[in-house]
Amino acid sequence: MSKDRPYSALVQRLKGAGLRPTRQRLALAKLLFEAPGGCDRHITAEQLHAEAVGDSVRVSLATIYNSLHQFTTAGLLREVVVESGRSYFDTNVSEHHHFYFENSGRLQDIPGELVQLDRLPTPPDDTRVARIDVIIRLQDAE
Amino acid sequence: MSKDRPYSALVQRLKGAGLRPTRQRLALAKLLFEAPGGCDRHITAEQLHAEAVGDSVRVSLATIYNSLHQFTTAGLLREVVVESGRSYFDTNVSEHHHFYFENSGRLQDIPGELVQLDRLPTPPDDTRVARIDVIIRLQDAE
DNA sequence: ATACTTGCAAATCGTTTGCAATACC
DNA sequence: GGTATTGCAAACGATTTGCAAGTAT
Repeated sequence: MSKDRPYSALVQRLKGAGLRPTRQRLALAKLLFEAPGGCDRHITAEQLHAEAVGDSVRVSLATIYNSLHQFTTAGLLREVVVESGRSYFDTNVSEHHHFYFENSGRLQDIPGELVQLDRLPTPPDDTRVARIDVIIRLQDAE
Repeated sequence: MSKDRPYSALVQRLKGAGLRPTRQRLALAKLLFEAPGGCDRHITAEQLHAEAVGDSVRVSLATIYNSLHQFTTAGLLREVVVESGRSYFDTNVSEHHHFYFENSGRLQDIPGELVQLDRLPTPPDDTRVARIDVIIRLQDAE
């Protein structure tokens, strides 16, 4: 993995989330949150694993899954399910929605403000809204 | 399977969808579309298989999957993905959205009119909106 | 020191596939 | 009869687990 300055920021981020800054978690956090060319990544476990391996980070797939879920639980990531059997992890945890390109399987963020969601039905008794997902599924033009 | 009058309506429905009204497809269609107590079912392949078996309908799980997908392609069903690794098939194919009870894994329809979806972003070039899914994820009350 | 993490390999889950046997038109 | 459909069992991909070995505080 391309080592450079101390991971102080990432270490803080992990500690703040209650996660021990282990070698693997740091490397994955670096790949996820400090990817060259900005943020907002939508990545699967397999993809992240491939990236890690390609970057000479030794991590097992099991640890990738563990870490992704831990990051998600800690609020550092958000899981997006578009198709059965494929989970994307989104580095953008602010309120937003998604375009889903059905042909390529690609996901693209839509800023929260761009979708006006009013006149929602009241949630049933004894429940609270945990999250609202809007997925706009796209196909090739007609 | 509780046999009674001829399946004429179901036969028509299948034929109209370009599907041969085989014994299995008829039985599944009956379970899906003529369930006692109204429509709007959200069912998984495994659940439908269990229902069929419980109703003494001999169908293999493979055929359940085949049929569900054929019905979906034909527009008789709609597939809804809420969690990775679990597909629900919805007998309501009109425009609508869903409440998802994260605790029970249950899905509930929200009539299309109850959600005001305006000011949507314009889809990227060379694409058209195939469908918009709104899923309101619910947890137990605070 | 000790509790938390990791890696591995096997297990599991939902779903799909290949293909011979069978049912529909 | 000829094609579509089915069942079975094996194959599959994604994800999870159990547990021994390693690591952070």
